Amino acid sequence: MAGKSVKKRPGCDMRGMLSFQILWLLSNRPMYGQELAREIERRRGEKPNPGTIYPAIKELSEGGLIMGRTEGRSTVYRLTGKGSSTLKASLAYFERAYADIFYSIPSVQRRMKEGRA
Amino acid sequence: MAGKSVKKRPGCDMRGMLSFQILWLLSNRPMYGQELAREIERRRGEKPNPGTIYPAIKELSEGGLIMGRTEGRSTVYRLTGKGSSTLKASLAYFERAYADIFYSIPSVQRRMKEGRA
DNA sequence: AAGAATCTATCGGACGGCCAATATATTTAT
DNA sequence: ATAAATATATTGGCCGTCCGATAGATTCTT
Repeated sequence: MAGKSVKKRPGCDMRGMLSFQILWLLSNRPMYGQELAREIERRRGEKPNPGTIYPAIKELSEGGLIMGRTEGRSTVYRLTGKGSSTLKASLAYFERAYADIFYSIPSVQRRMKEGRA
Repeated sequence: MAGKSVKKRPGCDMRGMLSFQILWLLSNRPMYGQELAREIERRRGEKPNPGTIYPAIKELSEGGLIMGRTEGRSTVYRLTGKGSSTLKASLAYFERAYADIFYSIPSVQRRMKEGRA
C-alpha cells in the first residue's frame, strides 16, 4: 500500500528546502534528475525518492525557473534567468533567516577563525 | 473563510524549519510564545501566526523536547535534555545538508576570509 | 536477442508548516 | 471600571515535501 509512516526526524524535519537545493545545485552545473538525487543524497544522507524529486523538478520547470533538454534517456536541466534571480533572492533570505544558527555550530566557528573560505 | 492562498516564496518556500528554529532559539535562553514569534520575525522578516507557532510549540512540548512553565499571562518554555540532544543532532544534519550553500553566499565568504567569528 | 541497469514519471496517502479568523484570559492604561 | 494591549490557543484548509509502489522507455551487458 502507498503512503505509510513517513520517517520522522526527531523534533524538526526540515521540509521545504528541496526546490531551493535543486536550484542551487543547478547553479553550479546542469544536471539530470538522477544526478540531482545523488547530489542531494550526498548532503542529506538519504536519496530522495522518484516521487519526491520528479514532482519538484516538474514544478520548477512549469514555473520557468529551470529548463530541461532531453538527451538520450535522460533530461538535462539548467537554470533559467528567472531561476537564477530567484535563487539569489532565496539565498539572501536563507542567510537572513538561518545565518546565526550556522555561526553557532562549533565546526563552522572553527573554520571561521582559521579564515578558510 | 479559512485557508486562503498561502503566500508563495517563488521556487522554494523552505517549510519545515520552524521546530528546528524554535529549539535553537530556546537553547540560547528560555522564552514564551510571543517572544519566540518576534525572534523568528526578526530573522525571517515575517511573524509566524498564532496558528503556526502554537501548534509547533505544543508538538515540541508533547514530544518532551521543551517544557513550559506558566508565569502570569505567559508560558515560558525551556529546552529539556532530550531537546538539547535533538538540537545537537539537527545542527549536525543542517550543516551536512546545507553548509556548501551557506559558504557559497558572497557575504558569508567575506566574513569568513576576515575570520570574524 | 535477452536480461539487467538506468532514468523518467505518476499515483495515493501522510505529515509539518502556514495562514486567516476566531475566542478567551490576563495585564496594563485611561 | 472600561478599554486597549498582550498572550495563549484552536479550527479549517491549502501547500510542498516525502515515501513506497508501479510503470514504461532507453541503454548497457552478456
